[in-house]
Amino acid sequence: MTEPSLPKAYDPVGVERRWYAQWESSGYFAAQPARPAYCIMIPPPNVTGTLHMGHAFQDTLMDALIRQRRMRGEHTLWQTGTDHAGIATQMVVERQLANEGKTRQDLGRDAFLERVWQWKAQSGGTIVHQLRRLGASCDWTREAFTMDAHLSRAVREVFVRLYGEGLIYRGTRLVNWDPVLHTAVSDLEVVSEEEEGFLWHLRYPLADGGAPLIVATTRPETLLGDTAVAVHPDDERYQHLIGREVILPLVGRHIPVIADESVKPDFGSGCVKITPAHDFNDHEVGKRHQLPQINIFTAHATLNDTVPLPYRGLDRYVARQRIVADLEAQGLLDKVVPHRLMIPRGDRSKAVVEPFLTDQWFVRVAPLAEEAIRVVEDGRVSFVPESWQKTYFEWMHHIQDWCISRQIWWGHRIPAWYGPDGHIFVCHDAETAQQQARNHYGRETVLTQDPDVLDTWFSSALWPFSTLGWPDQTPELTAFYPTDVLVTGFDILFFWVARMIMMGLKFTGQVPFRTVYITGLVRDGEGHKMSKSKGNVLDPLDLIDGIDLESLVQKRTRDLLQPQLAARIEAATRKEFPQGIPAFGTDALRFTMASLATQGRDIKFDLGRMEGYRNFCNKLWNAARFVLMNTEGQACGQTLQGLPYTVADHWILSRLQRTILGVDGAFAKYRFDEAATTLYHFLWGDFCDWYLEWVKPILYNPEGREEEQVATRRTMLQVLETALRLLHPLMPFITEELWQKVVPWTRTIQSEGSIMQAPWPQVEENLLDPQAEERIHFVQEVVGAVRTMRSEMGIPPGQKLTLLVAGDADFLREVFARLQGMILPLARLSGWQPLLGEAPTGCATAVLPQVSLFIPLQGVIDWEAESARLLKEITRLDSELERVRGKLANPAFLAHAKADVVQKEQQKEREFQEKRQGIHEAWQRIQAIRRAS
RNA sequence: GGGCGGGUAGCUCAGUUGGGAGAGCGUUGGCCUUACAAGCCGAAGGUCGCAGGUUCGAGACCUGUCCCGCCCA
Repeated sequence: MTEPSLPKAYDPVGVERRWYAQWESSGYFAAQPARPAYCIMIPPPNVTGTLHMGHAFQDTLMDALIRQRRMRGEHTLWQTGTDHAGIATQMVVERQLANEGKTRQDLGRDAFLERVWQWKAQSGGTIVHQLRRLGASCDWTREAFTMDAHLSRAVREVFVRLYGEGLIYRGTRLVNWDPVLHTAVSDLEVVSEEEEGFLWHLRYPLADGGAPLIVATTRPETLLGDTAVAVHPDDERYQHLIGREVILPLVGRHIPVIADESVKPDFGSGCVKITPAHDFNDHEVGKRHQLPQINIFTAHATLNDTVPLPYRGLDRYVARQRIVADLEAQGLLDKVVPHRLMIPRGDRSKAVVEPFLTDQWFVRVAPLAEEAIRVVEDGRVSFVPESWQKTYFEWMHHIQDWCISRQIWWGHRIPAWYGPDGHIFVCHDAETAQQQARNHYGRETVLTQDPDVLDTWFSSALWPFSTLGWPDQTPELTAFYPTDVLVTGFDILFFWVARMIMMGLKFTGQVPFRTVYITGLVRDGEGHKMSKSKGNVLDPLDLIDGIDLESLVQKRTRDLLQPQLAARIEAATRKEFPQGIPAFGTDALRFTMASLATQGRDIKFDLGRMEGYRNFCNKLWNAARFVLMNTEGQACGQTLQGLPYTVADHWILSRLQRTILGVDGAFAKYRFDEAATTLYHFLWGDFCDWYLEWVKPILYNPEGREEEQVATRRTMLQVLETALRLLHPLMPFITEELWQKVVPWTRTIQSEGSIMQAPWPQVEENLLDPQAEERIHFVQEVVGAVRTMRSEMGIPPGQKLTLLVAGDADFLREVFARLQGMILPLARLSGWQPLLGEAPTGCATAVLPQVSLFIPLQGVIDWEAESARLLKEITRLDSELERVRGKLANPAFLAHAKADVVQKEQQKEREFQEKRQGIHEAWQRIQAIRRAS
């Protein structure tokens, strides 16, 4: 044994920074557009955002896939980049301005955009830096931003083409209006939740006299825009009213009572007011009955000049109070009933969204959806887990036109210009628009460009091909498109995945990706969604580098939108992390992410689990340390043939092959948890707990044969080196560090460069060795039985014992004797003897399928304890036997079950029976001792 | 109201075509055994939500039912 060349414990910090810089500068991440190709598109994060646990999770899986494929010799491209996140980014900058007492209008469009670009330049580096810390091997030379020139060109190209085909149109329609952000948002950006409200029952007087009609509403303020009152056509209570008129209270307008199927007779009074300009249902009703639409709001959701003077300029909620009070004063308020209702809020501003009539741009999506449905039906795009198909179909079959215009400034400006008469020119640039205007009007005409920008998701939908250079047919587009797999969360299935499929098919004629791997959400340990306002977010980098309690508290309570939450967040944080968070390192985080990546469910992030995998890193480190201590500078048989390998060598090599098979299979199925546990059990369970223990007697034996030691060294190195490669996609850093040290002593593969570029391990079928596995299984059983007896009998581990072994004489001579070198040290036995005659008295006993084991314990043993232990075992065996015999006694079982199953049961019965008998005899012997004493 | 996912050891979760209930953490007993105390060797702990059904046989398949979560209307 030589001086260890590695420190005693794994310290990730230095290792990670050093290797990442080296990988990147060596150009290992850079893609070559050649086949076989493998490509993953990163879901572009918000350019000014920061990395959260969801990113860390998904990026780990993507990187694992990319690294594995790269090692398999495929030309990989992990396309990286960021998203301009229109509304979110603009909101942040507007908030900064607000702190300076300014608005974006104060600055003007150009200066404001300049300011946003500044903010992007300033904060845009954070998330890509964090991505590097995760070890992400994406091609940074190709980093893209959705507002880059070539991506913007793709956006305009798509807009122009879709407009040309009539798939993009401009129209006055009821849209979701965010009165705080002053922009339309798509229906996906509206989140409706149940909130407490009221149902107001109002009296609408009939124009021709008689008892007033009771109308129930959740929004009395919209009364000012009512153009009808509706009842269900079959509602007997109101038959006589249909076709008559009521007088709209406070306004005095006469409006009709109509009958419409959509009215629910059992809701409220069964009679509802119809406000076509401010409610989506009412809008439809209005269209069916040709009702006028009266828009009563401004863009700020205050009342406009169409309403009676006293209400003009009032905020919608102030107006609500005033109107209810005025109605009550006039005796027109029947009653007010508490009522839970769905309130739609903007997902960014959290403001209550107002249905609002405006001019907007829309994509007619239904024609695009058809093919997008078909490709999933016929498997050209598959979902993992498959069940997401259903959700996808459900949405695609009921797809609505997509409102793509946003009344903000940060984003892709809509490439449409208007003439003085409102004529629209849609083209790539202002110059072309002018040209078209000349042709159209026959003279120079002043055009104005549409002030709006496109929904951010419009450019994201093009990401898989715009980043590859489309509309040009670049080598990258040829090689990498369609891409292979998209890894993303279910929360953007509609926002992004569906739209990419539609746009990809429309503009490239091919699917954008073949597989969509849908991940769950990363939640906190209690299963709550992580959010800043809950104060339960974990920064992946804090798990990697560690963070002290005070910094963590500060981080979690800084910049809160609701500062009053700070105290509670601080208390909870101090309770959950009294010592702060220790540094776990990137590899431990990645391995944890992989092991939690089970299918079809959200992830509760468990810090304890991560600690376990940090320990695993250390275990691996020390195993390598041990191997190096016993190989560095010594003969390791790199080039020798015919070395005398032991059963243990054959066994570990065989186990290694099964591990390769297991990991390959797991990757193919996207079962990262399975890949992780397979490697964990192989390295910790097989390699460290057993194999490395078996090499010690060989390596440390001063009289051992040199060739045997060489064979052992070679096997140790070969297995470790291969396992490091297998583990590399999940744990890139520690495997690189160790591999660099280990690989010079092996000759199995080329030892230059980086483990990143080393070949992916291949299964060698001829190394599968069922006989060695069977032998080792036997050894493990014997060792286990002795250890259990020792422990349960309270025999000190240091006390050397002699084992008596009863069994077939040939077996003992041919098998047991040859395996003794592996059994004795691990069971801490000083020796063993075959037992040919009667079983001795005064022994602890264990019965295995092929042998019975006796440990003479005269004077040491607690007979009561041993008696109880045996009795317990007998009881267990009896119940097993009862079940097995029940089966075998059942004619139906024998008739129907497959032959091998019956055989297995019969063998079980034999084994249980033999074991029971052996233990029962041992128990009887003890009873004799107890009687004698 | 419709759809989806989940309910397995104290906790977090595996359990591949139906054929002797598993892992990690935690608990617990014993060990400073010359790679690792971030370690080593043992042990305990489960009517697999509930009720039916199919089957020789169900944690797995079918029906119903109760909880929990998410999505859509």
